[in-house]
Amino acid sequence: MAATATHERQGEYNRPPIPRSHFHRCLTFAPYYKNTENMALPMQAVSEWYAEVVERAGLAEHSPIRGCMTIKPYGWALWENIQRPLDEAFKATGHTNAYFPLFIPLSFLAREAAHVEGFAQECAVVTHYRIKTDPVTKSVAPDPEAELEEPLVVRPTSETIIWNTFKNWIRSYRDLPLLINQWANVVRWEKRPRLFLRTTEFLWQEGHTAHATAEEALAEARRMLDLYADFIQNYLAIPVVKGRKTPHERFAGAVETFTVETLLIDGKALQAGTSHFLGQNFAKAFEVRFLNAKNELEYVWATSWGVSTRLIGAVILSHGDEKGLILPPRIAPIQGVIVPIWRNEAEEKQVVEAAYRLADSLKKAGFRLHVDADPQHRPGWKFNEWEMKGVPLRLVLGPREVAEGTVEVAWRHTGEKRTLSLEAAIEAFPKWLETIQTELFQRAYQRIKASTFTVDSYDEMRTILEEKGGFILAHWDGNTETEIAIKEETGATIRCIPLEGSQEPGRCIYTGRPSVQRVLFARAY
RNA sequence: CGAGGCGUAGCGCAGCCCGGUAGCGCACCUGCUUUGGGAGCAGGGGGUCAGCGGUUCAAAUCCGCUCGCCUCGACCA
Repeated sequence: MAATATHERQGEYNRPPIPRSHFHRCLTFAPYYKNTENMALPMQAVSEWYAEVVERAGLAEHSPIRGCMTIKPYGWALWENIQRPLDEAFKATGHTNAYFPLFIPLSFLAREAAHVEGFAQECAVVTHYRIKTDPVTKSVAPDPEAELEEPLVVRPTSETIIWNTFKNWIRSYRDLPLLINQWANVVRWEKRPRLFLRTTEFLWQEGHTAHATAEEALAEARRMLDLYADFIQNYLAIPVVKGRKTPHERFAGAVETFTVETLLIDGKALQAGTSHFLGQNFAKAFEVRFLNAKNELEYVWATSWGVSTRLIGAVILSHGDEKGLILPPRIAPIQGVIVPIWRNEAEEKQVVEAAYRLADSLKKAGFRLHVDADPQHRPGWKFNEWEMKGVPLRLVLGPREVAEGTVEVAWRHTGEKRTLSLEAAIEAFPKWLETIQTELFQRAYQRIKASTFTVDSYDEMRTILEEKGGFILAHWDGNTETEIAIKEETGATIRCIPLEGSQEPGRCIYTGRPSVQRVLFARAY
């Protein structure tokens, strides 16, 4: 239907489809309604759309604590479906899981100069270990007599506590490589939080590895970058650009930061994952040395890498439309929802039974099905609800279908509806999911391709950024001052120096000085 | 941290200008009819009007302060 056509029209990546179906009362999707002129959407419109989708699809809600979200059951199920294949992939590549403390002594954080400087602005600090009720005012407050000797930082990331531990785990080259991952929550006191995309507390995995040589550590960082790119593209159906960060954008304490960047439907870029080659910075800060085969003491080489609940934000802002969420089948908590329709008790019994039979046969084949036989809501309500929640396929069974031995199938991402025999539907179901997965990726790929601009003049770059956003491939002279100047004037940052694609030299778009290759600019989250 | 906006029922809002019994829609409860794209009718429950202080016979409404939230910037996975 219209959604597909609009989505696939090139050059309109930043214009989510205008409404064709009208919503009632509480369901507004303000941005789409405001967009009746089909003008480029203001960022704010997408902002409101995003907040509404997250809430109405039941993914998460704001908690009483500023910047911290409550992840609701449906959102958590989505996160589990992201975690599971990632965890399996880490294990398949030789990593093992462990868990390190939430609290980091202030002195640990201070050991690596660049690291502490990078995180200083956003650390939550625990200073007391007891609270006390004032006998007079009855107000409860930290007990001034129970102040910690050394404040504890709530981990913004775990390099320091982990390297302090690795020191005890590593003696010789035979202990290497050490390949550890942990699933954890971290806290970064963000100025401007947004559900999933930037929350004060967020969930992630952080891999930390130790190696005998620089080459091996670098290869590990690259290997995990590739793993992230494969996962995000194959499971989340989100195309990414792999690249290196500039020194200015590099992780605090890293020698080299690799990144996977994507472009969202509002034309803004998002860093979807990072992988760092840490050199010997943390080994030196925490005195982690090993004896090599020649009985010489050497500092170990390190990597760290992570992806977070931000990926859920990326999914929402890569595939969603005016009806709400669209989830890629591989991570969808519900891959197919079965809606039975009836007019009387006899029919109810018949269609609900048929619905569960259909669900069971698909569940046996390993798929995630849900039967919505809730008598509280009518079919129309359910259709809208499950579309909002992004379920890839809807299977409708009414008296008609049961009598004919058929089922009506509706595709969430295209709006297409077809009625076919039950047997044919059961047989084709797996193939449909694969097709949807592929089409979502292709659709996103076309969108990003259509909004990636190769630009040779600064004016042109500014115009594109103002009018539509998107990725801009342009030459840069490699200087941080140039990078900062461009950011201040346009709001765009260098998202990465792409690892793949053309390497042809040129002249810096800003200074005219020589450039080795084009870099990727964008306004970003 | 800067700039805007908003705090009234679970949610969305009106009432405030011009002080005088706290309202509407959705949701919720009961009953009946309904069920193929967000059902209808009837009845019902639910409020320290964000908090504190001031003015007044009387404050959701006027004045002051505080707190919280959202959006937009600077900062960041």
